[in-house]
Amino acid sequence: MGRTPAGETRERIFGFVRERLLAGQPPTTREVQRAFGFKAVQSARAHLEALVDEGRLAKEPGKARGYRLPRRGGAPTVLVPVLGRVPAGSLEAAVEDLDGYIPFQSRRSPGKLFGLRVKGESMLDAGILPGDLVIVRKQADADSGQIVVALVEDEATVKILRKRRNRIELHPANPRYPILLPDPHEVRILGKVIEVRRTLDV
Amino acid sequence: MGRTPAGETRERIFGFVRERLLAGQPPTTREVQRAFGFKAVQSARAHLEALVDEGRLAKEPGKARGYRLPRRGGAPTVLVPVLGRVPAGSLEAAVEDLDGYIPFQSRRSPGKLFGLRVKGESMLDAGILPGDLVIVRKQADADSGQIVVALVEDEATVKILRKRRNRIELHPANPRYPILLPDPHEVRILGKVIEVRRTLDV
DNA sequence: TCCTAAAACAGACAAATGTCTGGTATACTA
DNA sequence: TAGTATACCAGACATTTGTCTGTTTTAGGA
Repeated sequence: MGRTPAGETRERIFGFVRERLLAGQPPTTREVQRAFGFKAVQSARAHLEALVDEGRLAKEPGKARGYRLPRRGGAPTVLVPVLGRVPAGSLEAAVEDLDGYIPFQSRRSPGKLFGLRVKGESMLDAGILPGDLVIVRKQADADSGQIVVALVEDEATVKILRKRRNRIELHPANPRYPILLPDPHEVRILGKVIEVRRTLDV
Repeated sequence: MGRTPAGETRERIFGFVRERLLAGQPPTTREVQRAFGFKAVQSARAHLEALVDEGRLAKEPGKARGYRLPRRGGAPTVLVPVLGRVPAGSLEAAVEDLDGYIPFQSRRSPGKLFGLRVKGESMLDAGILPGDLVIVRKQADADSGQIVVALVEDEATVKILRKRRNRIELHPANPRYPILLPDPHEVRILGKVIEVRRTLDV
């Protein structure tokens, strides 16, 4: 076979491998070989190893389908359960009523996280719109000024936490909504909002 | 070895495999074996095959690392490249300057998507704050009213697209920012914003 | 022109991995 | 109580896949 211009085939191979890796299906050396019509495995392998040398690919030597995308400081991906509704009872019981799972990059255990869909416009000025999905880290307390999910009168609500002497206040981020001053025994902090997601279109 | 309660180990194996698949690293039969301390490969394999029979996993028989997540309804998770900065040249060249990858649920090819970090407060009223991460579907055009990423004077900007006769307008969602009226030859639409993400805390 | 490096090929070996056959022990149930 | 299904182990074989050595061809520069 005649040779192709320098670097051109390598670029196409990188694109091919990258697509496969992003789709979660690492290719084998021979799959690359076939995809590009090479008559020898080594032709594909030489390109792949060159890409590793260039730092554009990473690999686990000896392992089948061992090529990876070089991770520049990325945390692992976990699946976070999205709660359909938050019941009055324990948060653990809510696991029964799932809306599905969403991928999330975190070093934390997935059991310490949950997702929740936002209702109402009370957090508009904080850039949290109705229908947004918030990802929450479970914790029974939080610092003043942080955005939390609290259970008030059997309903989960997203608000800004303000701590006073013996009680807490739940502030909206929208002047048209009232500040909640719940009885200390009537409120429970479920966790702290650590991420906001909004889908604009499929 | 004593046996464990019915179905319990299987559930944990399913979780393990799913995590690995979502992280883009399909496990081998023996990796599952080691992860659960089985003394025989077949122990792991029996569970995996059972999960396939139950329809909870899919597989490509004979292939190394051939287990997959069955794709029914729910879209698969892909890793979307986050661009560090958007250069004047082609979008493809920007692949060189990556900020990492983020998991994203989509049926679309990962090559059609990219992530970008938002600068400035021009989209405040649309709930898009500085530092937010937008996920963008590559397309050279979009409908009027949609939020797009456009390249104006060698700089990527997130704005609301408005189409006029022979030109386009880029509207901010913040009255304190000006409407951009770029020369048709000086502007290029890179894609449409399909999701907004904001990290509040680690 | 000669030299060097890149690109590709040929053929093989070795390791990783998928698959299979047969066996033991325990729980549940008819 | 016998039967059946599940969970697990032991050992082997076959395929897939990674890796290696050596050769040929061509582009581009000294």
